[in-house]
Amino acid sequence: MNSVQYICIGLKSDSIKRNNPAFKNNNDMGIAERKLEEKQEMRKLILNAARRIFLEKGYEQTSMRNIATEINYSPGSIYFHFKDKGEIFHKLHKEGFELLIGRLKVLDTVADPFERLKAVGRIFIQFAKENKDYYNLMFLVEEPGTDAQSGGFQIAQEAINHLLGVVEECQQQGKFKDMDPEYFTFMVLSSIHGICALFCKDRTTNFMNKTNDQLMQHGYEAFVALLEKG
Amino acid sequence: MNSVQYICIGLKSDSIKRNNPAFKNNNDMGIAERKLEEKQEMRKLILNAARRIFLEKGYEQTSMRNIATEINYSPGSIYFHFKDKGEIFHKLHKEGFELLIGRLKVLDTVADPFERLKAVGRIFIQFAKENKDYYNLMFLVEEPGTDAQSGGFQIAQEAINHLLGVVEECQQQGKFKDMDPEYFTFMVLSSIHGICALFCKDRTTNFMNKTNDQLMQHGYEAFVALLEKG
DNA sequence: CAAATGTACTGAACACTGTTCAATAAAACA
DNA sequence: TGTTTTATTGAACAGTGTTCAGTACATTTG
Repeated sequence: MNSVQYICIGLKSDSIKRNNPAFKNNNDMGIAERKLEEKQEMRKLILNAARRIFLEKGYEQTSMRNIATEINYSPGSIYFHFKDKGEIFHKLHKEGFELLIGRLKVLDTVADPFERLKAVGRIFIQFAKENKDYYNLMFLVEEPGTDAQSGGFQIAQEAINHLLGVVEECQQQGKFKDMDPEYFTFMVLSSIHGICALFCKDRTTNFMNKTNDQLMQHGYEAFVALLEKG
Repeated sequence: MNSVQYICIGLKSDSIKRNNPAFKNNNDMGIAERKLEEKQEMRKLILNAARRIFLEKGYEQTSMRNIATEINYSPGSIYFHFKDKGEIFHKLHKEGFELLIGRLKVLDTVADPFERLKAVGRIFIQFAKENKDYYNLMFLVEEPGTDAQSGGFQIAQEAINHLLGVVEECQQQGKFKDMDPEYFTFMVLSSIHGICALFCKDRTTNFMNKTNDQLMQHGYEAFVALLEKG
């Protein structure tokens, strides 16, 4: 009376794997090795779908079912590869940081530390404009993992320390004297972030008939003008 | 066969109204008047419940069912008084601004415009620390109403214009010369917001072993130090 | 080779979410 | 006394993240 009939048609989606160019070269290695690689490929497949939907629809509108449908999988399957939605977005979070840090790497060629410092802000703003969704994920979304200090933010720490180094170089050249380098770094980052955050949460729209680009560009230039006097 | 029996027990919750101290003084006025007032009281009742839950659990964790349960109403009833969830949070959004603006009003007694400008940031930071959830709602939540310029942000516009006035006063005293007042205002607001935003989204936790208070306090002081040189 | 084990996957189910709406009952009006 | 208006209900709809018994295939073991 109370029993429920479970009728599941467990169609293993090997056809997907075999037809997908991501799953090739499976013959010339050990089985355990191949299994492990297939699992990693599957993670990539899920992550790619998640990124695609996320970048198109934004964070809140990306559901586990959307992701599953995108790769012709069942929603439950994703949980075999990822603990929960949080883990997927942690990966994308990290991806965003790697993208941003990659752009900041270009500044290694800039000799003058103050020029480098000023360029950091320009790169941040450019990044936020081009990758609004990544920026939201990286800085403006409630942390799902609850354990913020578990290492999910380790990559953020790296970026901060890098900027701290730049500030200290500036100070060695006589700039920003009598400023605590750590709090000064925090302040610079906050100011840049403030501009990006207002933009990414659509709080720049009715700022005295100026376009987003104008506000961010000239707003940051005003900050740079202040820095130049310090 | 296909018909569905709707069996609703329409218990009108007048008992609630009569037992609630918010519903008194119903006798000494016209019916239409009383009706209107009762409707407004009902809106307040819902808003109070919404605020309570929202301030306790945060934005995302506040559901229409939570609010309804809190005041012993059915979820559907809320929609008789509010268009949707967005309208409720728009009201709370406005409430937050009124609270913040109320605090900023104290600065009217400060004669020196530069002192006033500096105090604005301190009040913002204090406000964010004490009203994290309000701050999130006001500046860090995706707008639900879609029509951002409909007037939901009119109150924000007021606050901005007020600050613009302060900046222009500063300029009349010779400060921040050769700075565009509008972009400068945007920058000041961005910098302050950046500090608050990092705090409100828990991005200050692993900033070089400093407490939130230290970072916000000394971080803003570093910004003020820059302003003093401009 | 056959049986047992392990791994990958399915889709129904659970407990939620915002929102709509026919049904209802009380109040106001005629 | 009807009749209409107004306020309220709770079921229902379509969605969400997550869990899990069941299934099928691959691999390992006897």
